[in-house]
Amino acid sequence: MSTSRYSPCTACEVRDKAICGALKSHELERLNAIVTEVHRSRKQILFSQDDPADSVFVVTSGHIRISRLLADGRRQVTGFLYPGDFLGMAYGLEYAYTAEAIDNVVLCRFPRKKLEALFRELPHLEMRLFEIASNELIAAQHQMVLLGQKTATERVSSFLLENVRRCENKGQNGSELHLPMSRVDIADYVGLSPETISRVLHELAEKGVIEIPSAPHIIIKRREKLEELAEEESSRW
Amino acid sequence: MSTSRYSPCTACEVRDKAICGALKSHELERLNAIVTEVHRSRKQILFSQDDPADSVFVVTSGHIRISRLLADGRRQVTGFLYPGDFLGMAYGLEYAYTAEAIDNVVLCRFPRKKLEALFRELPHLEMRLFEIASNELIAAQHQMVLLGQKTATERVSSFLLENVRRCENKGQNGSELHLPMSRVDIADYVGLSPETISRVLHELAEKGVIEIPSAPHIIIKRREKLEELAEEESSRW
DNA sequence: CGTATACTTGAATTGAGTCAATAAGTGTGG
DNA sequence: CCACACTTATTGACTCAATTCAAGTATACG
Repeated sequence: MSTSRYSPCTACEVRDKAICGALKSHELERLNAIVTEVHRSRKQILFSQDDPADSVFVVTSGHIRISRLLADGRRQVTGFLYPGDFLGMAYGLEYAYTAEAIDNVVLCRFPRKKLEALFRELPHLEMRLFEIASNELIAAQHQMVLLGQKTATERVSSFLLENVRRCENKGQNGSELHLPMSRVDIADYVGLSPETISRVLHELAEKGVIEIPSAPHIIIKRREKLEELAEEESSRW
Repeated sequence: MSTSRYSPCTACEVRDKAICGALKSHELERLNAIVTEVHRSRKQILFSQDDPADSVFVVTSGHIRISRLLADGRRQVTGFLYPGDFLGMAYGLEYAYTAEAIDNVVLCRFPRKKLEALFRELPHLEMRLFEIASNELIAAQHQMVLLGQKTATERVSSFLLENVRRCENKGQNGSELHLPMSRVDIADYVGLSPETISRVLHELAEKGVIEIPSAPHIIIKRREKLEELAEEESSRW
């Protein structure tokens, strides 16, 4: 699973998905020079909201949950990160959210200063980060529509579709999902209670749209119905 | 109000707030060369969701509302733009939202291609845009917390505070607000119905937290109480 | 194998939405 | 400058979608 110690980037499985995809192999050497590998197990924190933001990361394997907390404990999960995903950049001097491991996670850590220094030599890299920030911004807009306007069924359907699409973008067929996060995590992501998540999922199963062999394992039976229920706004994603 | 025709950037009132702030006066000449002035009046559209995104803009005067629509007409307002604010960049080939004038608006339009070409000569400019994208991302996270977790009173209080802070950042004292947007706009921004906005505002007035001489004109009487009611998460904005 | 954790399901509650009726602005033309 | 029409905002009564509370049931773990 994890990359080797001496030429991690060249051998990296997620290379073409991540920031590294912008680079030619001789440029990768430069990244190699500043990268270190980081491991976290289930429930461990990678960094907390308001910590000094001195590193950025790429997920190599496992899953990360990012979230913000209110004083009284309410939590908004603002994203789930999969292998190949990037986190920690583009957020001022402190991290704007907490990042926690959902399962066993391996990440590449880049010291922020050193990465920024590389920008001068490798302008591709900065452009790639800008591109990532842009995509995150679009995703955030979609999530705002979901949180501000959608019903419970629409939210859960949208969430499932998001996962289907993510699978498909990796080349896998998305009809069989293995959700790494708990019902509570999903609830805090789409702004509902865990009970409502459960109820809606079982309603969808009732209607034959999905099947739920076990909690994390969900089979999409009628994707077109799911898309209808999700009320996606834009013609294209 | 509007800038002159021949050296708009040098004379521009919002220069130090906007992207232009990154540039020295001789560099401004380069921007001057590609900028055109655009006018819109109340309710006119600047661009629509899914239009080809070939221009980016800076608001010079007036106010813009950006939003996304669902098929059945539900609308999520994703932001309000004030003089000095930037819009249209960092969103792929099509605009990810619709931008409409709330009142009479003047903007600087930059053809996207030409602006991107300038990046090579003026790297400050690209960094400034990256910085703007980062700030928007943070703002989006805050809005997700609001939409996903906050109660009606917390949402309205947060909205008012956001406006207070915006005023203060411009050097004005924020205790007297003149909201350019309608109750419906506010409702679609914070994910509530216009009736609820009205009710909460008048409840706040009841408690002596604010005063409402007329709908758009709101006086903040007890800012510290508003901050308490808003349940802001982070130690710092 | 027992214990903690996560998930499901039901019943009761409630915060915000909807519907409907005013009221208050805003602008227009006479 | 005023009267009418139109839009926007307020207020009240009722409804309902989703939450909360409370068991119960799987599932994973030491």
